[in-house]
Amino acid sequence: MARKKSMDEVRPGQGDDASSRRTPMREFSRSLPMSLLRAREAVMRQFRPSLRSHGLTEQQWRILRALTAVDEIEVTELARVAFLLGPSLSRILRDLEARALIERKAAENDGRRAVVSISAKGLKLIEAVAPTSEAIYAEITRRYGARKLAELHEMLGVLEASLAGMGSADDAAVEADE
Amino acid sequence: MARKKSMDEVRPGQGDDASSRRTPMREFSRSLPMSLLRAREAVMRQFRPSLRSHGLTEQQWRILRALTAVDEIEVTELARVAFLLGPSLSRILRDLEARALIERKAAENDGRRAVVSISAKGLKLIEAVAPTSEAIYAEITRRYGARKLAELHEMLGVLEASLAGMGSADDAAVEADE
DNA sequence: GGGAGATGATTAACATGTTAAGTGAATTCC
DNA sequence: GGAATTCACTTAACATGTTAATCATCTCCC
Repeated sequence: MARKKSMDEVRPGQGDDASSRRTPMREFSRSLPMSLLRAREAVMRQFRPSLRSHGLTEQQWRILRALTAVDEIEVTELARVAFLLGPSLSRILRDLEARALIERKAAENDGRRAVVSISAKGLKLIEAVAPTSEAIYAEITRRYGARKLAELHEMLGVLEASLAGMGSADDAAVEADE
Repeated sequence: MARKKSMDEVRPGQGDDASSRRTPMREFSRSLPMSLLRAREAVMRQFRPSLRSHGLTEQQWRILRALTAVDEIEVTELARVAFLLGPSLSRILRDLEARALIERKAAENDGRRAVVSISAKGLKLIEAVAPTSEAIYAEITRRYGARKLAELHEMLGVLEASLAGMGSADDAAVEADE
């Protein structure tokens, strides 16, 4: 049996004898970023071995997946869709192009923009990985429940939208400091 | 520099003229790892500036936070609690120790194990960051709703638990051994 | 008690995340 | 119409994620 044992070996409340009145903070496991990270890792752990066996990282897969949905796409737009930062995307595109999985050309009317598309070889790779990937996703859906999964998607989307306008918490911090 | 809302520049279904019968895959935005990643990034985007202004990365903060909950803790256990892989933790502990934010000693009865604890300087740093951090968290809670937030936590926990035993060939081998 | 294997932690090597700076092409503005 | 600015990447630099290898203990078993 693997990882999922008990969290209670941490013994919270043990360190309170050292300092008397510390700023109270949430219990660690209740931290939202942590919950999201753990959940995501639990999901990705299922996919990584399959991707790796095909010589792909998670991000490379994301890019190829995004490219199958369009004929061609500009780099900035691809970064937005695949949710990667520019620098990461630059490096990965260089690698994918060297492996002939994608093709790149300059935009016709704008010398700054680059247009990317998936190659035949890239499509073949996608089709080789897709069945396993879909099977894993189906098993996840079966275990968690399709309805619950849809609900989770919805709640995550709302969360993202809720925080959209919450601009630089920098300013709030500065205000609080002064 | 607000995020634009238009997702429809992607024009899904445009690439279907190139290859006739491709393996159908989920729409990208419905991918669970992607949803989790986007939500987590939306949250972390709020905290990063404050942490950075105090010279801390997200992971360094996680470690210090975890250390405040215990008197001392072994490295492996800390990795589990802070949800970091061993190699990452090793590097970060080296850095935090050099900055005198933590202390490290060998376990009494086992020369392999190392025991870590937060230093007075580390505690001071935590207390300097905590107010801002809590304020941000409170604002997130206010925007999203406390009840919904608790429900999201619950759903994420269930998801993680649902996938716990879902062996990736790796765990299958382990089970076969036992 | 000594060697084989297991275990805890680190190091190595490569890929990505993150921020800042650089480069070359388009736009703006006088 | 040319300098200043903006824009679309790209590089650079550093920190972490991820897997494999290494190293030093420790345990077990003979």
